[in-house]
Amino acid sequence: MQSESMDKREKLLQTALELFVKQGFNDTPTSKIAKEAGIATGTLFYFFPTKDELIISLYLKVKGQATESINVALTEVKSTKEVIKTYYEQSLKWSLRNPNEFSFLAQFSNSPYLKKIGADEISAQIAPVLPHFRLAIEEQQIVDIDVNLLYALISNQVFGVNQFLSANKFTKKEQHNIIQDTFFMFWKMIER
Amino acid sequence: MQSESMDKREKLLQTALELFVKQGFNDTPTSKIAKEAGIATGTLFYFFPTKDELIISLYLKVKGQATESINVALTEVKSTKEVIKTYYEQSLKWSLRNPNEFSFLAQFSNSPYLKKIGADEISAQIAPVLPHFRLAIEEQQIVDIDVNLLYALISNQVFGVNQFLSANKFTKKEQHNIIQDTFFMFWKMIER
DNA sequence: TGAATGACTGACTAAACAGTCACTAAATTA
DNA sequence: TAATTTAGTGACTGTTTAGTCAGTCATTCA
Repeated sequence: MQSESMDKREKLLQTALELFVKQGFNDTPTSKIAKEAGIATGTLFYFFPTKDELIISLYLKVKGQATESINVALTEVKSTKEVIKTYYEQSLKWSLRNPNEFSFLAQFSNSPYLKKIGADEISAQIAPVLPHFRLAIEEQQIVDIDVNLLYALISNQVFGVNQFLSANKFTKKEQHNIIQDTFFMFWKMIER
Repeated sequence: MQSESMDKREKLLQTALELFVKQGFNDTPTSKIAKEAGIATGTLFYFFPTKDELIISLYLKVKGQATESINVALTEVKSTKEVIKTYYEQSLKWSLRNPNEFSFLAQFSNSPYLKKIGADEISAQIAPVLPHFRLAIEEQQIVDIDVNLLYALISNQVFGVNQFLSANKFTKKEQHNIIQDTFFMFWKMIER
């Protein structure tokens, strides 16, 4: 049955994610992933030819999920400012809902593994937002800077605010306020 | 002679840094570090009892260098705004002058290794800047936000701009302009 | 039915690894 | 000078690791 094999593949990825976040790539042998998942080592290598390919598959899957989740929210949106605000809020909310996934992406992106995936695969993830940025610049809503710089600024502010929110215990209400306030600040930074 | 032993210790740290950045912690065995440095494996373990301690020593050394380099520049500075500007510029310039070190810090900070160093050691690195932030808030120069949030914002903007500058080939002049422009934006974001 | 295919297994292996240890050589100290 | 300490060595080892492989079981297909 296909759904069962999918389940095992998924279970392996899920288990690997948790172990990678807890112990890092080094200290997470494939044997441990398989054991923890209750699946034979051979099965792991049946689905993923090498450990590297497991790690890369996991990255592409998680990154894809994040991108999709954010882009879905973008379609429902009207004004240019709303698009950027929604992108900011949704990125932050996704990262808070999925701390393990977010932590894994950070670990992967700052390791030499990043170089193992194609530059085009990275830019494909970034691509969907850029037209919105370009439009905002054309409309003279925001300052005229390189859209890649703008992307770096928004991503890293999201990362920074996530760091701050994760390091402290806030109520939902407080969290929400901080997200709103920091977006307001971000907008003030880039508006014309 | 002490300076010779220091040399070997330093050589090991230097070599480890380069290999860690190129291949990551996983794929850099201690044997390779020693070999590349032209030093016996035993000597590596004479200076660093375990591989983990080598990695952590390297982190503390590099982080300390960065902090010191930035703090030195801060002492010469007068107005509150100038302090924040200098902190921003110096952080960015250090990261551009020391790409390997910066890359290593990012890799380490986003890996589970970070948890292996004391929380007090981290806050000790951050501590020197916070009073300046507090003063700027008291003077009502900038908005009244948690200084830790402010620290996260400035650090991550530095990281983002570094990313952008490193990913493209700019002249010194262009680089300088982007640093100035992005600080101007940052200030606009936080000013009252 | 029975042949073929695909999912899955876990004992196994060859290589790689972190760390050890018995040792040397040189410098310090007494 | 003799004793002691300190820096440095590299062959070696026990363990861990990624990856293999011969084979099981259940389903599909002819």
